[in-house]
Amino acid sequence: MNFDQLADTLKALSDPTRLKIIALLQIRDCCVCELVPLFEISQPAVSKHMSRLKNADLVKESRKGMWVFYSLNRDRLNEIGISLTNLPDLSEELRQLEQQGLLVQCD
Amino acid sequence: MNFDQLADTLKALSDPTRLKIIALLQIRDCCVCELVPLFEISQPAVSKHMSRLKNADLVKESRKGMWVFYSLNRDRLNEIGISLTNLPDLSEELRQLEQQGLLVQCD
DNA sequence: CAACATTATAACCATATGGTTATAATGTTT
DNA sequence: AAACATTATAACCATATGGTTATAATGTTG
Repeated sequence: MNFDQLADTLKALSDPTRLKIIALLQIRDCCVCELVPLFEISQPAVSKHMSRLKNADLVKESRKGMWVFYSLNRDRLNEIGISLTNLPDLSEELRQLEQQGLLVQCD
Repeated sequence: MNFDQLADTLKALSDPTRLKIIALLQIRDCCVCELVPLFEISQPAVSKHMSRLKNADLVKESRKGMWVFYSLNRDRLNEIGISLTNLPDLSEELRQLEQQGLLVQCD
């Protein structure tokens, strides 16, 4: 990977919101409406963050009904040689979402 | 490391010029006047890049006479879990600099 | 079909970023 | 001391970034 490509990919990771999204996707695939209540930003802002991650090939999307679920592209992370395994654990946040009935069941 | 700190550090790495500087420092400590002819940007621009890397604790500086030499903070790179060992090899660029008499001898 | 739910896009705004030139600060050499 | 070499800082500029609100696009449900 050349310097420009790697810089672009790192830039896509260089944002606290996107890093937190990555940390969440390490636990579980998520759709946009699940992510929104975890951040104090608007739905379009979350949507734009997902676009940024998708353009950098860091996540994959798949539509399920009216939801768009995003999953981590772990191969890509390995490719760029960054181990994001030491990110803060967000399991508790997801558990709270579930309690509030904000996790989507679609299978 | 929390999300904000990691994002700041990754942002310091998310630039092709700074990645190339990191690649050079993996081979050899360098001073600003050695780096300038390797890039098509001004001396102040290189100086600002070094400030950015130093603020992120990714490099250390040490003055030797009128030169300021920068070295890689490898511990820091390990800390953030990024392996930049697959960057393009710039040994040839440094060899050409040496031929042009642009490498500083100060010991 | 109509109303609703979810996601994406458009237009806009304030701040950050990466460059420039000019100049100051620091150290060396004559 | 004066001239030179190296590096950092200041002031500025164009573009990128990350947010907003409004609205379009897509799919579901009554």
